[in-house]
Amino acid sequence: MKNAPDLSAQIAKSIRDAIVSGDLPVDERLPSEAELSEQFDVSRSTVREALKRLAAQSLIRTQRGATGGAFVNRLTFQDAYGQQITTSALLLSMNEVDFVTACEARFALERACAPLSAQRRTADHLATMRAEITRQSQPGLSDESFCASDVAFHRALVDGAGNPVLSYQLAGAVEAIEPLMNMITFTARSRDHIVAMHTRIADALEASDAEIVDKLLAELADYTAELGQSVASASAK
Amino acid sequence: MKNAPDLSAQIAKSIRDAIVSGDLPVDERLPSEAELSEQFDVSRSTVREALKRLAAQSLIRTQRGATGGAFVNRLTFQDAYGQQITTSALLLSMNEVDFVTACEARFALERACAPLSAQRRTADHLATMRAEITRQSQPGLSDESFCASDVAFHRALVDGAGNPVLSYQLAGAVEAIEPLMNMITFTARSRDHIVAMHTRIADALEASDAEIVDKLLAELADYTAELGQSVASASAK
DNA sequence: GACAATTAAATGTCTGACAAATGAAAAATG
DNA sequence: CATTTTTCATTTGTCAGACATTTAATTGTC
Repeated sequence: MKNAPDLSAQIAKSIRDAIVSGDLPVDERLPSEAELSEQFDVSRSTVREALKRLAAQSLIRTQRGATGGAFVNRLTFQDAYGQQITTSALLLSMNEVDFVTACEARFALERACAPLSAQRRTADHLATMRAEITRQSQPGLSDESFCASDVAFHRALVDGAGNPVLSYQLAGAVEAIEPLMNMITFTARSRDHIVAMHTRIADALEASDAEIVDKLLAELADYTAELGQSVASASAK
Repeated sequence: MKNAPDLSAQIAKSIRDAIVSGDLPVDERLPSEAELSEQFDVSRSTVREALKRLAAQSLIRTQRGATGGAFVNRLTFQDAYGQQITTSALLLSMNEVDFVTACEARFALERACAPLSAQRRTADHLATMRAEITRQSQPGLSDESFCASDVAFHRALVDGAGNPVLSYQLAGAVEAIEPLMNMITFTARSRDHIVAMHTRIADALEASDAEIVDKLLAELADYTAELGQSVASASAK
């Protein structure tokens, strides 16, 4: 049972390793496709397939023209966010992760940010949170918009920690859960309750009271899990 | 300044959207390359480049032969781990994330797992942690091996929470920091200290004492940050 | 029915060609 | 000489067609 991967996969791996190891620094130009095909002794199509693999991971970017070519791409947090969110969303949907598990992960991680956010959140973060609370209070809002605003609120909380690495890690957990949340029908009463909790969380962050934020997040986690479970038991009938 | 992406990128996006939206379910076979090239009205090479992009993200797998083709791949947690770790490592190295920031994120996230792990860790998790502690106590161990064992120890702690979503999110934070940790030269004294802390953490987990685990992790976070900073100030000279 | 050879379908790879973009050099212009 | 225009070489993007390889189903043979 031989298991030789495709040539294009091998070549992609070879170049990827060079990038990850730092052997090919950011903005370095790779040899042209023609040169690469000579170096690896394969056709240009094979090289191109390898390069497309790397491009899909945002490891390189390509430019046409005389001074063009493939360049090692600086992976931005923005790029990474996007990838993380798609991957997380697929993980949840394809592996039938139940709502409670996803919810637990999300709030556990969010609570990890809370103390830092209580300490460092700027006026901007607070303003964003207040604005989202206002949006959430609008009567005619669709469930989807309510969820989106919920995500934006929590994003602001996470970003308030002022640690881009944390924000990146949390992006997946917070945003990937949105499709699952969208399956919940929010009653007027549950919306009121959530908005009230958000307000208290924002107040506590404004007062830099990490302990209360943590307590409120724990409460909100329980409440959200309950909402999710009532949906699950209703659809199981 | 027109900004039309490549055809292969467009096609990849089209198929990716179909997968993410659930329009193409797991294990569904995509049309053959020939059929796709007809549908999208492009050449087979272009279709292939699109498929390679998707393969790079583990969204599809391909099989040769009569009943072969491209199939929608179930994204496993294992696959996602790998991608997360590479991405996180690149983010840290390419954006010159300082050790303190990375360290802060890592321990904040890890502390999020601690209460759950104290409650749910199995005997297996404890055994793994004890085994790694033993390895870390070996005198002749290289710095790299010490770091690797450190990562394994913390992985076991995180996995103890029994939430695969958490484990996935944490994989990046914990493992991507390893290269940064590798730059630290661990003195015999600092190793002893870390091993002692690990032992106390394992003890607290065995006793299901979440509070003590949290306290110890906070301490370990501070200590690790100190070690990192002393390296930074030494190399700044 | 069991086994072997054939066949069909699909991906993997190669070759060669042309289109399009793009910056740099060369030429024309004032 | 300075500036603008033109040409040109380089490189990626796309296409068409061919052949190799793998794999399962089909067919043929005993």
